[in-house]
Amino acid sequence: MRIVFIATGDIALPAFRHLLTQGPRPLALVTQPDKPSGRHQVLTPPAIKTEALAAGIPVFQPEKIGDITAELAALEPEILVVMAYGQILRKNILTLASKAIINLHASLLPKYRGAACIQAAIAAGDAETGITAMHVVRELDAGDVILSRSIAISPEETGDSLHDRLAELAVEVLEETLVQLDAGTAARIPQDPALVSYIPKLERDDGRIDWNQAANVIERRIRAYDPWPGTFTLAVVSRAKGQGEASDSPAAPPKEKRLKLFPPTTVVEMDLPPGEVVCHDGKWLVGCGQGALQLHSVQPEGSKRMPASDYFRGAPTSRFH
RNA sequence: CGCGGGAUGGAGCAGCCAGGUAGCUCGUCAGGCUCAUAACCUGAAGGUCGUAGGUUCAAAUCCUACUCCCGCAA
Repeated sequence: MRIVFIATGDIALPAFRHLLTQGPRPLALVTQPDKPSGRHQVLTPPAIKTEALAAGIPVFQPEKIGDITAELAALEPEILVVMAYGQILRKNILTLASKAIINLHASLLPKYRGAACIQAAIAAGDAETGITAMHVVRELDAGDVILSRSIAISPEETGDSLHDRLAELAVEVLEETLVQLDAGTAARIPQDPALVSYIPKLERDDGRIDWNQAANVIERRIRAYDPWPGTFTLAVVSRAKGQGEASDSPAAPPKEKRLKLFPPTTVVEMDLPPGEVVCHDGKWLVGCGQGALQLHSVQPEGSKRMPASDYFRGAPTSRFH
């Protein structure tokens, strides 16, 4: 089977590796261009590109995938496999493969179309999610479903752990899908419009905690958004100017520092004004819209990740917002 | 050279701007109190103030260079 793999995100790595070792070996990999990344904005290739090159697979990194339509056509692919590529595919690409263009999506479609599907499943408190294989159409994640597999979401699940498990699940889904397509037995199940939901791409600011929400909602969000986009709150640092009453500058403006929050956190039944921080029984609690949340691990701006008790020891804060 | 914060006993921090005795909250160890305890009381140990150089009578503090950590940004 002549396959071209189109992917950028790490979630596609296991499936890609599977094709490399078990076949059918991809004719080429199409991935996003190297992008500036990290603290010094160094141009960094997607991990999947590195693996492809190591395996001797040709790699294309067009700014717009439409730019290489001719090159792709020349490969005469039967199937295009798309997974976490990060570009919308235009019509000329959709019709390129002789047999099918399929997408592996990390949710049980039609639920959670869009980029943040993994985080959405955890944040919503769903009991399960999965990988769906579908035909690619012009509208995002809207094609007919071929098959899907599901896995349970555990109470401790984080975006990271679920991402990795789904990546592995995608191997099975891809394998089965290819078999069915080859045999001509692949289903084509239209998505029920009534059940469609769309999750927009997450930005860093989406990780800011709204302490007016219920504690269990916040707890799930902190798990879901770990490690991307992460969750944070703003803490007022009350630099309690030492014992020296050198308060000549009493107007020392209280500064707000960003404080990253990490799972796990624990929901505690307790009434506390939203955003207020207290120490109770050695536990550091933050008031929420309903109940309170016990923090275990945090990271102040410019410093390392540390136990919540360590943080509060040195930087007493009584309020988050 | 993308922007910015930081490095002070084992942990988290203050002290730096206006150089002059190493401080706070904990932890550790010893002793005490207690039926008992992660509680409380008393005491002790533990620090090249990231590295190197410079200024100065004197540098954690001012100046220069370097190393490492981190936030933003992706």
